[in-house]
Amino acid sequence: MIKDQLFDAVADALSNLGVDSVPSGLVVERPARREHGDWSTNAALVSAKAAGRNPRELGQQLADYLTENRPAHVEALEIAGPGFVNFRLAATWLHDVLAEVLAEGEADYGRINLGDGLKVNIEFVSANPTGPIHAGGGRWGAYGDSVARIMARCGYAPHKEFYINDRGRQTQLFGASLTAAKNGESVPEDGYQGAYIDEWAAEMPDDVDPVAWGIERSLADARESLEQLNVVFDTWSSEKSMVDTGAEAAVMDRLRASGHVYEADGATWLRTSDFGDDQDRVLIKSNGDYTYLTPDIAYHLDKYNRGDYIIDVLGADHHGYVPRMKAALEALGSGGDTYEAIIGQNVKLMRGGEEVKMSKRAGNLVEIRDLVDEVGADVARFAYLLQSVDSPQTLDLDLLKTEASENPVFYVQYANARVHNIGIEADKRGIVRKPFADVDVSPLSHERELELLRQLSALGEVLEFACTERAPHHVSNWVRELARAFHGFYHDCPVLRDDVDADLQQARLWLVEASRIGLAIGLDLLGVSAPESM
RNA sequence: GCCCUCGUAGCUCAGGGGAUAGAGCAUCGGCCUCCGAAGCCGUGCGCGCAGGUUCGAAUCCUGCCGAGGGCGCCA
Repeated sequence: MIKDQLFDAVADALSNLGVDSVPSGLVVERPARREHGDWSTNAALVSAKAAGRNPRELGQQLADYLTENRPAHVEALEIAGPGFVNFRLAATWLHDVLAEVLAEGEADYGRINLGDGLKVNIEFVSANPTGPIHAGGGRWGAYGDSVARIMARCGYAPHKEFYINDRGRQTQLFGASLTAAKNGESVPEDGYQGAYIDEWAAEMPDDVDPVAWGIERSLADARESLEQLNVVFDTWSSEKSMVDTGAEAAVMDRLRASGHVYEADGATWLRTSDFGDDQDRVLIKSNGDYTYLTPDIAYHLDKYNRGDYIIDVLGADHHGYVPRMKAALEALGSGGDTYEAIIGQNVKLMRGGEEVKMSKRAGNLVEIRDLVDEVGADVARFAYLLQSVDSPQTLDLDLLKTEASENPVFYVQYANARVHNIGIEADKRGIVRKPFADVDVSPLSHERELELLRQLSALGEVLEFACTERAPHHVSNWVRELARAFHGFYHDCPVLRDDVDADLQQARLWLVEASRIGLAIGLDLLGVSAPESM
């Protein structure tokens, strides 16, 4: 990539100017403003102090040296501001980008190898199987799935899991609530209620275990509504089966052997405070039952059978859980730098200008299903992925619905539809795209064309950052920028019109194809469809 | 009280220690004999407050203020 070539050239120049080692903060980056050139380096600024030189003087020497020993495509160098060295490149560097996009295609363009095939187990959603998944849970579905897609394109081998808490007090309450509703009785204290309980109770046959049936009913609903959001899991793991197969008994033995287990108040405790937790945690209650923690430890060990690195995506309401899991894994000699918990902030739903407080037990749910029915999967998914998971998200259902047609996802999809329409229109007019090898792309010099290529050129950097930060919203932003660049190009640079020069037309046809590739890659990473017409 | 996260434009949000902080929506205006107007172009002094680190801070650190979440032998 051009960026690496420039970086190497800068590092080489520095050493020739007597700067001994490459300074740690040295970067080659895209300036925020176009007038500062195509690329820029802070080399003089980060070197000046250690070298005992004036940054602007050093910058000038750097610019002089690089003017003498000019890297490919570089037309001019300038020193600006406190000592930035700015590169102005010929359009040929962007013509190379076009060739690269077309050569690598939808399958490989922007693909980078960060993971080196590392198997990553990523668990997300894992909502309790005691009712439909609410629209807040959809955020984790869209997020976890897109992180997996991004990591896959960055050389990791992700494995998506949903953990089923099909055991314990909540499931018993859920079953009892179904039974009560079926019999027309009032639900138990702290039980579940709401429309879905009545509906499901009505479906429930007489001769079934209400807990087991209810869990299956709930899981079927979860599977279906997540699939509507284009989220599909590789593995659904059952807590109950973990207990039934004795995995947690085995883990208890290992924990005891680790020397961090003790008995107190009739319960069995893990001294998680040895590993940074603020208090110790109960593994076996005084009534003999396991807490949620114990089978979950067994589950995390089990996950290491399907991955060498574990990611848990958790809502902010579970962040307090992380230290005890880390502690437990460390007590067993696992975890450490192979365990990562991502804490996402919760979703607030607004309807009619008021917050919709969601609770399965109270039964006032806005389900994923409702959201998808109202606005469609693409709008919902893009809305979830438009912002950082670190920020609390407010989804105004009225706004999403009424402004659905102005939703950014349509802006991007419309660009894709225009791409395909150009293909259809070219066929009608008998315009044939020649093989790329026979096409001269040098006529591409319009600012709109160059801007489009600049956006395409950024995919690799965006992908790397989105992957290491586990932040799909950077991909959302990139694909929006790409769509913007395409719409601008489309507006100002006709492709098929009679008055377009034949050579320019061929070059533009290939630029359109490169745009298609970029849009397809971006939308796929977000799990959003790329319709050819709208 | 302690812990985690977040305070950026009227609203919803981007912003990776860099140069004059950006989008969408909303407002007001301009552009279709021309590949789809779901588009393009214009219209905006806003980083909660106070210190600190740095050549340089929306970004890192400390404190304060405000919002959300957590602090169970629930899951």
